[in-house]
Amino acid sequence: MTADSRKNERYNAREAEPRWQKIWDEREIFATRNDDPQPKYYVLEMFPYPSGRIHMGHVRNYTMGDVVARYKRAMGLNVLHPMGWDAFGMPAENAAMERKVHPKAWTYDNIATMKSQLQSMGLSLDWAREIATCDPGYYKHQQKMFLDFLKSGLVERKQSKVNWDPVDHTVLANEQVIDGRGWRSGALVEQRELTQWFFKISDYAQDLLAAIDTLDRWPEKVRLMQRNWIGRSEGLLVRFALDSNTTPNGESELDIFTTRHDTLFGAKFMALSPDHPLAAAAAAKNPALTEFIAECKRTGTAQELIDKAEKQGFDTGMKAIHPFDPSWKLPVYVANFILMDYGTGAIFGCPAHDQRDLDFVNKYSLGATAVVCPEGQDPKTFVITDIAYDGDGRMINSRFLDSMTIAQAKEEVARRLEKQIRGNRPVGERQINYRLRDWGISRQRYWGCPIPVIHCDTCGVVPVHEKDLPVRLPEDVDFDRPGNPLDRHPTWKSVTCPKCAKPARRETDTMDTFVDSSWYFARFTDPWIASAPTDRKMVDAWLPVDQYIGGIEHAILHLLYSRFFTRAMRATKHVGMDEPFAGLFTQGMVVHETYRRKGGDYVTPAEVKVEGAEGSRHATLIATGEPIEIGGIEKMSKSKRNTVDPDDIIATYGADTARWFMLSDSPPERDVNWTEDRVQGAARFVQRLWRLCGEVAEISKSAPAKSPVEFGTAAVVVRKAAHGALAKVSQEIDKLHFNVCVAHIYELANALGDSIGEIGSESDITSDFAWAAREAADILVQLFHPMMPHLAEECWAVLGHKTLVSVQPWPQVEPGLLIEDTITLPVQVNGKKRADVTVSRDAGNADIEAAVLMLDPVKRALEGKTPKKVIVVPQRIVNVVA
RNA sequence: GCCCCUGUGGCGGAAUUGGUAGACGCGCCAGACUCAAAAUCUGGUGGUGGCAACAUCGUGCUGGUUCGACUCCGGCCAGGGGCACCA
Repeated sequence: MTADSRKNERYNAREAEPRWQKIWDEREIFATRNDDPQPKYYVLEMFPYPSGRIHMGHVRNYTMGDVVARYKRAMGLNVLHPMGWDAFGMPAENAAMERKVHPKAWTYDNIATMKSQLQSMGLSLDWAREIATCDPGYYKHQQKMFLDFLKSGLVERKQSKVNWDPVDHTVLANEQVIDGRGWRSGALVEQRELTQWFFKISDYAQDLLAAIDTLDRWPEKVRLMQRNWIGRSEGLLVRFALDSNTTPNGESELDIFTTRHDTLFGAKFMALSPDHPLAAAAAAKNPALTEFIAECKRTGTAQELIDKAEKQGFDTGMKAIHPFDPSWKLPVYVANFILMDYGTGAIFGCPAHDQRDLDFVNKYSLGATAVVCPEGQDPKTFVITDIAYDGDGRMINSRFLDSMTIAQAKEEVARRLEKQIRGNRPVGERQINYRLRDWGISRQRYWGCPIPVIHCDTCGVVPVHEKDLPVRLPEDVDFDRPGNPLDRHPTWKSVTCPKCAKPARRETDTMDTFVDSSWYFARFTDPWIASAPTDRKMVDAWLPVDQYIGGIEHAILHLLYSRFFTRAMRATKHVGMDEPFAGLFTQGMVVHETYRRKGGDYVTPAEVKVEGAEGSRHATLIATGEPIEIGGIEKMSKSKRNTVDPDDIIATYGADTARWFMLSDSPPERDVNWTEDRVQGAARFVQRLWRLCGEVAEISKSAPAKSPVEFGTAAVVVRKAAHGALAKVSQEIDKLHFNVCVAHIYELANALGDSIGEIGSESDITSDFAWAAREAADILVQLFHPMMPHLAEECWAVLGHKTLVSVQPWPQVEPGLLIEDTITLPVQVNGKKRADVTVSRDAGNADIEAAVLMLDPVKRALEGKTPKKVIVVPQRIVNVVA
């Protein structure tokens, strides 16, 4: 190809990208060998749910992971970068109901589509390790681990509430309950108690909490969210005596949990959850209370409703006795703001120091006595009316606690109540409570991993024999009727009991899909082993994942469940570590402007033409020319129709342009706004790099094979730019600051282009410059290779290399080029910049000071005054203080 | 309600973590090439004043610490996110 013919040629991504993908594939350069002796690096992006097609969020997520994978590979590490499918879940069953396709067929079709989409992005994935969680070869091992967990006491069955649709006779997920009604039937949803399977994650509450401190490469935000979710609180369990003359069945005791036992002398009432057994007992003899409790339950569980609901209570007539004063009786209420799930489902109310309690007593005129007085306040005048005081202070109105700090008072109360014995137990016990509840994994659905147990009338719950795993999903199921197809399957349920051989029934619940995604990262380390979930040697060598990348929406459940599951796997000897993800990165969303017609219907960006500069932008519908209203920038979603299809972008501009766009400008943790202008900017840069490499290829024909001994000024300028960019990009890519890397790559391209532009004619090209330009172009291509790998291969070939840039080691910085002989320091007078001073790199402070005071702008700014002092910050700045 | 994050030109954002605010990109303006357009290239582009050198203001608002503050501290405002009426 001659230089002239190339000049007008454009880089054709549509032709080049599949070509390079094929070459990578044929040479298997992204296949990871488990026996590679290099140090390992495991980079993983959250695997997708096969919903149908990939979206721009996937493009962003997987591009970031791919940059890391390619960079770490170039750094000489043995990189594991696998991909799989979170393939079980409700949408497959919904599709089955709506479109009469089998969930399996629907899922595998989607996987095929999405796989080819991902492949068109040029991701450096090891597809040989592909996993689909709906594959019996995967869920077999999950069932095995369930049985191991069961044996180790990590699983239990217990009653729990579910949303029950009385018309469809089916259990609904929270998302299927809309305004208290079933999404399909529209029937009012009922709360029902079912016996369900649970993983005992709460056993690990303390460990999961404490270990958050060790996750120093996780975002602080996620760590905080997990801490709050686990919700540890230290308090006191207090057994209040009840006046048994006032209780329905002579009950004589009420357990409460409190973290504010210091305020015990401010108590005004006791309150029970509407779900509390004692409330139920009292209600049995009191129709009005029954009605009140029913009313509370009708309020629903939706957060918003509860938030807005007024604090309400019902006086049961029961009396509790103050633990420090037998003559002090407290009324016992049932109150709508007490949760049965937390603590003991009962509290004592101290209105002066808890806003909820204060709102409550103000409604029922029970009064409020302040028992904590803020420092500096006069206790005599300190009263509480509308706003509770929850700050620090000294105890007042509290008998033997008076004048103590809160901490001292808590200690004193705990000590006294621990010693006070009633029956055989102390009245007070120090207790630590967690908000974290056990993980209910039972789902009454078809498209999930079957729970491998058998129910026998004689033997009870019997685990399936390991040799009988997997318990496979039957394929001949129908979705004509609501409810669980497994439950109504004619034969699947019927088995013989493994213990007594009598007829028995299979468990028809399947597992929560969060179970599937709680160990896939471990399976990737050896997805071929058939005899066990993991190969201990492999899994222990590869885990933890060095860099995990995904959406913030998984900050709590997926990540916390995975942390628990890894601990459970360790307890059952399937892995040798506690924490699955050493580094976590949560990327921002992809957002886009919204467009709607006059009528209010949203229209897609593809249907709209936007014109005009910022401020005077207006849009029209391409088909009809009708004006379109430009709306806000929002997360890409089907409902807002503001999505851009990755396939369209790749077909129009190529994968590299899409990838480059995703990495440019916006910091990866923030939202990125997809705009047509910026996509075109990215596409332009692709062409510019292509032309630039062509020019350098032409110039470098006159380059010597070996590095010249001496370099002229022009060559040194280019070399400094190249090595400077190399140093910066290497540093920023490690911190995942891709947008900053992009900026430095632009700078290098600009610098190299400028240098070439300054050459008058071809005969002016010196051999040292030719060599330097060639070196700079090589570095440039290697720097953008992780981001735009196809273009990089193409440019690499144009530059005359016979190798693949994808397998090149990362270039080495020549440190000497980063050090300047002279440095230019900004000079400030009283903190305002007035001049620059250029001095030799090793100039002493006295020399710099002298040089600075000679500068005209400095003299002018000083107005003849003598400076009080001159601050010289080495290699940084000079400040003259007048 | 509580907690967290963010706030920098027309826009996305950068700033070596206390040391030249606005890198880089987008957009816009002017010019070159062209019959013309696209593409490409060159130059300009925070506000105000000035022909200019330059001056002056400027990182949500407001105080403070400092030789020096986008960066640290106090108070406020706005936007976004999370959540637990959690005793």
